[in-house]
Amino acid sequence: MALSAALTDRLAELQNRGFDTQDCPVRDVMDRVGDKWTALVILVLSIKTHRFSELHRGIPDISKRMLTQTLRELERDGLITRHVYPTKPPSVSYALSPLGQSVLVPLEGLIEWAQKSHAGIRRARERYDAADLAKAA
Amino acid sequence: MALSAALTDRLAELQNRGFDTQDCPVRDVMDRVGDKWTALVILVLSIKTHRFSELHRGIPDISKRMLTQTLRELERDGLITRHVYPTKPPSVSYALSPLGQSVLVPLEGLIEWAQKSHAGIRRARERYDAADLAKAA
DNA sequence: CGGGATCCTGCAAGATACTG
DNA sequence: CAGTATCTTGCAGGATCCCG
Repeated sequence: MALSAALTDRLAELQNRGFDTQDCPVRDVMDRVGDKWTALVILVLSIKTHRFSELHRGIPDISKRMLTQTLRELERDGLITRHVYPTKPPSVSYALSPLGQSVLVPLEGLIEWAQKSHAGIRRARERYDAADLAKAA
Repeated sequence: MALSAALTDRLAELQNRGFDTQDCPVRDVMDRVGDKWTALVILVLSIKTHRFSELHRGIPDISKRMLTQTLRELERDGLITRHVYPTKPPSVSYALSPLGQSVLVPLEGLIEWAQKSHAGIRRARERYDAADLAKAA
Protein backbone atom coordinates (compact mmCIF):
# COMPACT_ATOMS: atom_id res chain seq x y z
CA MET A 1 0.00 0.00 0.00
CA ALA A 2 2.99 2.29 0.47
CA LEU A 3 4.16 4.38 -2.39
CA SER A 4 7.07 3.11 -4.37
CA ALA A 5 10.43 4.45 -3.29
CA ALA A 6 10.80 6.10 -6.67
CA LEU A 7 7.60 8.05 -6.22
CA THR A 8 8.35 9.25 -2.72
CA ASP A 9 11.75 10.36 -3.95
CA ARG A 10 10.20 12.29 -6.78
CA LEU A 11 7.75 13.79 -4.35
CA ALA A 12 10.50 14.87 -1.97
CA GLU A 13 12.36 16.42 -4.84
CA LEU A 14 9.27 18.18 -6.06
CA GLN A 15 8.65 19.58 -2.62
CA ASN A 16 12.20 20.80 -2.31
CA ARG A 17 11.80 22.70 -5.52
CA GLY A 18 8.55 24.10 -4.26
CA PHE A 19 6.15 22.20 -6.51
CA ASP A 20 6.70 24.25 -9.61
CA THR A 21 3.14 23.85 -10.72
CA GLN A 22 3.65 25.45 -14.10
CA ASP A 23 6.16 23.14 -15.73
CA CYS A 24 4.96 19.87 -14.23
CA PRO A 25 4.43 16.84 -16.48
CA VAL A 26 2.18 15.19 -13.93
CA ARG A 27 -0.03 18.21 -13.58
CA ASP A 28 -0.03 18.47 -17.33
CA VAL A 29 -1.45 14.99 -17.69
CA MET A 30 -3.76 15.12 -14.70
CA ASP A 31 -5.39 18.28 -15.94
CA ARG A 32 -6.24 16.59 -19.19
CA VAL A 33 -7.39 13.29 -17.75
CA GLY A 34 -9.48 15.17 -15.26
CA ASP A 35 -11.31 17.36 -17.68
CA LYS A 36 -14.89 16.63 -18.41
CA TRP A 37 -14.72 14.53 -21.54
CA THR A 38 -11.22 13.30 -22.30
CA ALA A 39 -11.32 10.08 -20.30
CA LEU A 40 -14.74 9.21 -21.63
CA VAL A 41 -13.71 9.75 -25.24
CA ILE A 42 -10.65 7.58 -24.71
CA LEU A 43 -12.79 4.84 -23.25
CA VAL A 44 -15.27 4.93 -26.08
CA LEU A 45 -12.45 4.82 -28.61
CA SER A 46 -11.01 1.86 -26.75
CA ILE A 47 -14.01 -0.17 -27.85
CA LYS A 48 -13.39 0.56 -31.50
CA THR A 49 -12.57 3.24 -34.01
CA HIS A 50 -15.39 5.75 -34.24
CA ARG A 51 -16.49 8.37 -36.68
CA PHE A 52 -17.22 11.87 -35.44
CA SER A 53 -20.96 11.49 -35.47
CA GLU A 54 -20.71 8.05 -33.89
CA LEU A 55 -18.84 9.57 -31.00
CA HIS A 56 -21.38 12.33 -30.79
CA ARG A 57 -24.21 9.86 -30.59
CA GLY A 58 -22.28 7.66 -28.19
CA ILE A 59 -21.75 10.50 -25.75
CA PRO A 60 -25.12 12.19 -25.79
CA ASP A 61 -24.57 15.25 -23.67
CA ILE A 62 -21.36 16.48 -25.23
CA SER A 63 -21.63 19.41 -27.59
CA LYS A 64 -20.01 19.29 -31.00
CA ARG A 65 -17.78 22.10 -29.90
CA MET A 66 -16.45 20.21 -26.89
CA LEU A 67 -16.15 16.96 -28.81
CA THR A 68 -14.09 18.63 -31.51
CA GLN A 69 -11.92 20.36 -28.94
CA THR A 70 -11.35 17.18 -26.94
CA LEU A 71 -10.46 15.25 -30.07
CA ARG A 72 -8.07 17.96 -31.21
CA GLU A 73 -6.16 17.96 -27.95
CA LEU A 74 -5.98 14.18 -27.89
CA GLU A 75 -4.70 14.21 -31.44
CA ARG A 76 -2.19 16.91 -30.62
CA ASP A 77 -0.91 14.89 -27.69
CA GLY A 78 -0.56 11.88 -29.95
CA LEU A 79 -3.10 9.76 -28.10
CA ILE A 80 -5.44 9.36 -31.03
CA THR A 81 -5.09 9.37 -34.79
CA ARG A 82 -7.45 11.07 -37.19
CA HIS A 83 -8.19 9.80 -40.65
CA VAL A 84 -10.16 11.70 -43.27
CA TYR A 85 -11.87 9.79 -46.06
CA PRO A 86 -12.30 12.09 -49.05
CA THR A 87 -15.85 11.04 -49.71
CA LYS A 88 -18.66 13.46 -49.96
CA PRO A 89 -19.91 14.32 -47.57
CA PRO A 90 -16.58 13.77 -45.80
CA SER A 91 -16.12 11.03 -43.27
CA VAL A 92 -13.59 11.22 -40.45
CA SER A 93 -12.54 8.41 -38.16
CA TYR A 94 -10.73 8.50 -34.85
CA ALA A 95 -8.71 5.69 -33.30
CA LEU A 96 -6.44 5.27 -30.32
CA SER A 97 -2.74 5.37 -31.09
CA PRO A 98 -0.35 3.01 -29.27
CA LEU A 99 0.27 5.82 -26.78
CA GLY A 100 -3.46 6.17 -26.32
CA GLN A 101 -3.78 2.44 -25.80
CA SER A 102 -1.11 2.58 -23.14
CA VAL A 103 -3.03 5.04 -21.01
CA LEU A 104 -5.88 2.58 -20.75
CA VAL A 105 -3.95 0.59 -18.19
CA PRO A 106 -3.61 3.28 -15.49
CA LEU A 107 -7.02 4.62 -16.44
CA GLU A 108 -8.60 1.26 -15.87
CA GLY A 109 -6.88 1.12 -12.48
CA LEU A 110 -8.53 4.35 -11.48
CA ILE A 111 -11.90 3.26 -12.79
CA GLU A 112 -11.75 0.05 -10.87
CA TRP A 113 -10.82 1.91 -7.73
CA ALA A 114 -13.75 4.23 -8.31
CA GLN A 115 -16.20 1.40 -8.69
CA LYS A 116 -14.81 -0.53 -5.76
CA SER A 117 -14.77 2.53 -3.49
CA HIS A 118 -17.96 4.19 -4.56
CA ALA A 119 -20.15 2.61 -1.91
CA GLY A 120 -17.73 3.55 0.85
CA ILE A 121 -17.50 7.12 -0.41
CA ARG A 122 -21.26 7.43 -0.50
CA ARG A 123 -21.54 6.17 3.04
CA ALA A 124 -18.83 8.59 4.17
CA ARG A 125 -20.70 11.44 2.57
CA GLU A 126 -23.96 10.54 4.22
CA ARG A 127 -22.26 10.34 7.58
CA TYR A 128 -20.53 13.66 7.04
CA ASP A 129 -23.66 15.41 5.88
CA ALA A 130 -25.70 13.99 8.74
CA ALA A 131 -23.14 15.25 11.26
CA ASP A 132 -23.08 18.58 9.48
CA LEU A 133 -26.84 18.83 9.67
CA ALA A 134 -26.88 17.93 13.36
CA LYS A 135 -24.29 20.61 14.05
CA ALA A 136 -26.33 23.22 12.23
CA ALA A 137 -29.38 22.42 14.36
CA MET B 1 -2.77 -3.87 -23.32
CA ALA B 2 -6.39 -4.70 -23.95
CA LEU B 3 -8.99 -3.70 -21.42
CA SER B 4 -10.18 -6.33 -19.02
CA ALA B 5 -13.32 -8.12 -20.06
CA ALA B 6 -15.05 -6.71 -17.00
CA LEU B 7 -14.33 -3.16 -18.06
CA THR B 8 -15.42 -3.59 -21.63
CA ASP B 9 -18.61 -5.14 -20.37
CA ARG B 10 -19.25 -2.24 -18.09
CA LEU B 11 -18.52 0.10 -20.95
CA ALA B 12 -20.94 -1.64 -23.24
CA GLU B 13 -23.58 -1.51 -20.56
CA LEU B 14 -22.91 2.15 -19.93
CA GLN B 15 -23.25 2.90 -23.59
CA ASN B 16 -26.49 1.01 -23.83
CA ARG B 17 -27.89 3.13 -21.08
CA GLY B 18 -26.67 6.21 -22.87
CA PHE B 19 -23.84 7.14 -20.51
CA ASP B 20 -25.97 8.57 -17.79
CA THR B 21 -23.40 11.17 -16.93
CA GLN B 22 -25.19 12.43 -13.87
CA ASP B 23 -25.30 9.38 -11.66
CA CYS B 24 -21.94 7.93 -12.63
CA PRO B 25 -19.54 6.77 -9.93
CA VAL B 26 -16.61 6.94 -12.30
CA ARG B 27 -17.37 10.45 -13.37
CA ASP B 28 -17.84 11.30 -9.75
CA VAL B 29 -14.34 10.15 -8.87
CA MET B 30 -12.67 11.42 -12.02
CA ASP B 31 -14.02 14.88 -11.49
CA ARG B 32 -12.48 15.01 -8.08
CA VAL B 33 -9.15 13.47 -8.95
CA GLY B 34 -8.92 15.77 -11.90
CA ASP B 35 -9.52 18.99 -10.10
CA LYS B 36 -6.66 21.29 -9.57
CA TRP B 37 -5.50 20.38 -6.07
CA THR B 38 -7.02 17.14 -4.84
CA ALA B 39 -4.41 14.76 -6.20
CA LEU B 40 -1.58 16.95 -5.01
CA VAL B 41 -2.97 17.19 -1.50
CA ILE B 42 -3.38 13.43 -1.36
CA LEU B 43 0.20 12.96 -2.47
CA VAL B 44 1.56 15.37 0.10
CA LEU B 45 -0.46 13.68 2.81
CA SER B 46 0.91 10.36 1.65
CA ILE B 47 4.32 11.45 2.86
CA LYS B 48 3.08 12.12 6.36
CA THR B 49 0.32 13.72 8.38
CA HIS B 50 0.35 17.47 7.91
CA ARG B 51 -1.04 20.41 9.75
CA PHE B 52 -3.02 23.00 7.85
CA SER B 53 -0.20 25.51 7.66
CA GLU B 54 2.27 22.80 6.75
CA LEU B 55 0.11 21.90 3.79
CA HIS B 56 -0.19 25.52 2.88
CA ARG B 57 3.55 25.97 2.91
CA GLY B 58 4.07 22.66 1.12
CA ILE B 59 1.82 23.71 -1.75
CA PRO B 60 2.85 27.31 -2.28
CA ASP B 61 0.40 28.50 -4.87
CA ILE B 62 -2.79 27.21 -3.33
CA SER B 63 -4.97 29.74 -1.57
CA LYS B 64 -6.25 29.08 1.95
CA ARG B 65 -9.72 29.08 0.54
CA MET B 66 -8.99 26.35 -1.99
CA LEU B 67 -6.96 24.34 0.50
CA THR B 68 -9.80 24.39 2.99
CA GLN B 69 -12.31 23.46 0.36
CA THR B 70 -10.20 20.61 -1.00
CA LEU B 71 -9.62 19.25 2.50
CA ARG B 72 -13.31 19.44 3.31
CA GLU B 73 -14.31 17.45 0.28
CA LEU B 74 -11.65 14.86 0.90
CA GLU B 75 -12.83 14.56 4.47
CA ARG B 76 -16.42 14.34 3.37
CA ASP B 77 -15.54 11.53 0.98
CA GLY B 78 -13.77 9.73 3.78
CA LEU B 79 -10.33 9.88 2.15
CA ILE B 80 -8.72 11.89 4.90
CA THR B 81 -9.26 12.32 8.61
CA ARG B 82 -9.13 15.59 10.48
CA HIS B 83 -8.01 15.91 14.04
CA VAL B 84 -8.29 19.09 16.11
CA TYR B 85 -5.98 19.55 19.07
CA PRO B 86 -7.64 21.90 21.56
CA THR B 87 -4.53 23.94 22.15
CA LYS B 88 -4.44 27.65 21.72
CA PRO B 89 -3.98 28.69 19.14
CA PRO B 90 -5.70 25.61 17.73
CA SER B 91 -3.80 23.03 15.78
CA VAL B 92 -5.41 20.78 13.17
CA SER B 93 -3.85 17.78 11.52
CA TYR B 94 -4.85 15.91 8.40
CA ALA B 95 -4.01 12.34 7.56
CA LEU B 96 -4.95 9.84 4.88
CA SER B 97 -7.59 7.31 5.92
CA PRO B 98 -7.29 3.70 4.76
CA LEU B 99 -9.56 4.59 1.86
CA GLY B 100 -7.29 7.51 1.06
CA GLN B 101 -4.26 5.23 1.20
CA SER B 102 -5.93 2.86 -1.21
CA VAL B 103 -6.29 5.48 -3.91
CA LEU B 104 -2.53 5.95 -3.94
CA VAL B 105 -2.14 2.77 -5.92
CA PRO B 106 -4.12 3.78 -9.02
CA LEU B 107 -2.92 7.34 -8.60
CA GLU B 108 0.66 6.22 -8.69
CA GLY B 109 -0.10 4.24 -11.83
CA LEU B 110 -1.32 7.38 -13.54
CA ILE B 111 1.64 9.41 -12.35
CA GLU B 112 4.08 6.86 -13.64
CA TRP B 113 2.33 6.80 -16.97
CA ALA B 114 2.52 10.59 -17.06
CA GLN B 115 6.23 10.64 -16.37
CA LYS B 116 6.95 7.82 -18.79
CA SER B 117 4.86 9.34 -21.57
CA HIS B 118 5.67 12.96 -21.11
CA ALA B 119 8.54 13.08 -23.60
CA GLY B 120 6.44 11.38 -26.26
CA ILE B 121 3.56 13.75 -25.69
CA ARG B 122 5.83 16.75 -25.97
CA ARG B 123 7.23 15.46 -29.23
CA ALA B 124 3.72 14.82 -30.54
CA ARG B 125 2.73 18.36 -29.68
CA GLU B 126 5.72 19.85 -31.39
CA ARG B 127 5.01 17.83 -34.49
CA TYR B 128 1.34 18.83 -34.44
CA ASP B 129 2.07 22.49 -33.89
CA ALA B 130 4.72 22.52 -36.60
CA ALA B 131 2.29 20.99 -39.09
CA ASP B 132 -0.35 23.45 -37.96
CA LEU B 133 2.01 26.36 -38.52
CA ALA B 134 3.02 25.10 -41.94
CA LYS B 135 -0.61 24.78 -42.93
CA ALA B 136 -1.34 28.34 -41.83
CA ALA B 137 1.46 29.68 -44.04
C1' DC C 1 -20.89 15.24 -42.53
C1' DG C 2 -17.51 17.40 -39.78
C1' DG C 3 -16.40 20.92 -38.32
C1' DG C 4 -15.20 26.61 -37.51
C1' DA C 5 -16.57 31.30 -35.71
C1' DT C 6 -19.08 33.99 -32.44
C1' DC C 7 -21.60 35.20 -28.68
C1' DC C 8 -22.93 34.58 -24.01
C1' DT C 9 -23.17 32.81 -19.28
C1' DG C 10 -22.23 30.37 -14.82
C1' DC C 11 -19.30 29.19 -11.86
C1' DA C 12 -14.44 27.97 -10.23
C1' DA C 13 -11.26 30.12 -7.92
C1' DG C 14 -8.15 34.33 -6.67
C1' DA C 15 -7.84 38.48 -3.54
C1' DT C 16 -8.85 40.59 0.50
C1' DA C 17 -10.55 41.20 5.01
C1' DC C 18 -12.27 39.45 9.31
C1' DT C 19 -12.68 35.94 13.60
C1' DG C 20 -12.63 32.37 17.58
C1' DC D 1 -3.46 29.07 13.85
C1' DA D 2 -7.06 27.66 11.10
C1' DG D 3 -10.24 28.89 9.18
C1' DT D 4 -14.99 31.92 7.25
C1' DA D 5 -17.22 35.67 4.46
C1' DT D 6 -17.58 38.57 0.67
C1' DC D 7 -16.45 40.43 -3.61
C1' DT D 8 -14.77 39.94 -8.12
C1' DT D 9 -13.26 37.97 -12.48
C1' DG D 10 -11.40 34.63 -16.05
C1' DC D 11 -12.63 31.44 -18.76
C1' DA D 12 -14.66 26.66 -19.58
C1' DG D 13 -18.15 25.37 -21.97
C1' DG D 14 -23.15 25.71 -23.92
C1' DA D 15 -26.06 27.68 -27.79
C1' DT D 16 -26.36 29.17 -32.26
C1' DC D 17 -25.24 30.00 -37.02
C1' DC D 18 -22.38 29.15 -40.98
C1' DC D 19 -19.54 26.72 -44.40
C1' DG D 20 -16.90 23.33 -47.80
